[in-house]
Amino acid sequence: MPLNLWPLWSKGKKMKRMTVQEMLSFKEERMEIRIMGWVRTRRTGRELTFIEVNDGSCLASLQVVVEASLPFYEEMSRITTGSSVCVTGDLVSSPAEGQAFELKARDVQVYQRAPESYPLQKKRHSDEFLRSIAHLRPRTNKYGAMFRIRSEMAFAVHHYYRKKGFSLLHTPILTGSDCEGAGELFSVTAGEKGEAFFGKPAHLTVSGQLSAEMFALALGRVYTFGPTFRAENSNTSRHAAEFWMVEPEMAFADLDDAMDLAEDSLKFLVSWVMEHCREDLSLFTRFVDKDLAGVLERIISEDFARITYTEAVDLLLKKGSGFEFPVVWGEDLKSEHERFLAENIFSKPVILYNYPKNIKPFYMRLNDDEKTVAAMDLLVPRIGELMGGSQREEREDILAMRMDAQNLSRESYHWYLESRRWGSVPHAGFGMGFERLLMLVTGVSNIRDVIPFPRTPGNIEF
RNA sequence: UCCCCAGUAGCUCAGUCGGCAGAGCAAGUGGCUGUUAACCACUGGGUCCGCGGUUCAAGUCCGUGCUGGGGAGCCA
Repeated sequence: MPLNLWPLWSKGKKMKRMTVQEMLSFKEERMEIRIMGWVRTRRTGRELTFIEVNDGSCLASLQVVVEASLPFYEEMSRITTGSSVCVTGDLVSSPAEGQAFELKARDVQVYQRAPESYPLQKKRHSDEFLRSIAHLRPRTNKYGAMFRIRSEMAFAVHHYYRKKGFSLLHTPILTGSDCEGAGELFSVTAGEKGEAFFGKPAHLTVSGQLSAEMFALALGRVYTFGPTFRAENSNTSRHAAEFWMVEPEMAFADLDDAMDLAEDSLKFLVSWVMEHCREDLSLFTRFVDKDLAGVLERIISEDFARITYTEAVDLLLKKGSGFEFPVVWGEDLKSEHERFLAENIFSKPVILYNYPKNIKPFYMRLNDDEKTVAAMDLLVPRIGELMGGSQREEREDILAMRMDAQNLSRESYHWYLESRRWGSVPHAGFGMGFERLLMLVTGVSNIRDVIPFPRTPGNIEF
């Protein structure tokens, strides 16, 4: 029940809501403005009550001052942390330390008082606890900042590729491909009809790449940015069953072009967050990862290392020791090997390329040595693999042989093979895990904390 | 899926050798203060994760299940 029924409507006209972000951008006092938001904390005394109101528009909260002379003053003590309020008053210079301006209230209306059971308290909570209340955690400073950054970075992705002349491609979420060489698939059925709906098994997409290739071979440069699904029973801090992936694909491009794009795009995105999310990012540099600012600065200011898989194996054999698993040419590098390269040997992003063909998918272009393919992985400190891509095999006969070797049916990929028949060209692309980018730029170590409502094995409550 | 660790008040955690269930913070009440995650005092608050076992006696030991975390594999 509202504490104070001061009307939202004044002189027959609804007063416009202003955000905290807008208010804090003012350089001078301003009369009669209105804020709506949620109470972070309240301090009540005999003469004054202070209410911190946050509306999610920015990290900062606004200090509302309520004077005891106001007729509804005695009700202020009932306002609790979490309550939703509408405050109308004057933005005035603050006489005390801590803030330049504050809102001197004329009226305070409570939409709803949050009872004592409100789980978020005026104290630090663990990430594990906040995951269990995923519907409320965006009301904390950390997760508010996190998801404003996520939003800003999504726009930055579109901004970058648009600027570079790429067309955005909406690739299918539902797919009939029974294997794309990228992990376990979620099956899709239509109620009781089972597989009858499409006439063949259907799945949720694990990658938009094969579709993106078709459009790169028509529009020249395309990118996808959408949800991706992996049913792998994978329980680590870097994996989710549903995540977002950015996949650029370029015609008339080789592996070097792909590596150039990978490096340039990452530098752009990191610069973007440093420039456009300064305040939110500062929370992470102060409280989440003290080294974050330095890590980001190195990414944008230094060239990435680029070495072949073979050179990486040699380096690891020479410089590395005490690995749990041995380093063997022809086998995939283990996590500890990739991290050693990015964190110890180079201390910055490193691109490995030209991998043994037997550990990579059929669509990667066979090199002239016939032992390796034109693949690349971009490894970054702490996260490991951020991007993975390749130049694609554009020669129909070789592509068909590679499919046979990996027991894939030419029949079900006939359209993919046909793209190499009429006007085939060299082309290349890669995929970037959007959540891993967010982990990189915020220093957050668990992927569950950069996704609004994360899906992992056994977890789909929210 | 495998290995390791954890589960005790709303939250974070202590609990010794198996012997009466604890602290800080939060909350409630009162006081005080141009306050800054305010401060001071008092009060309330427990299925010790579930099930089974050992024992005179289990938060504590054993078995098992569930949940969470870290790592591995797989990958983005």
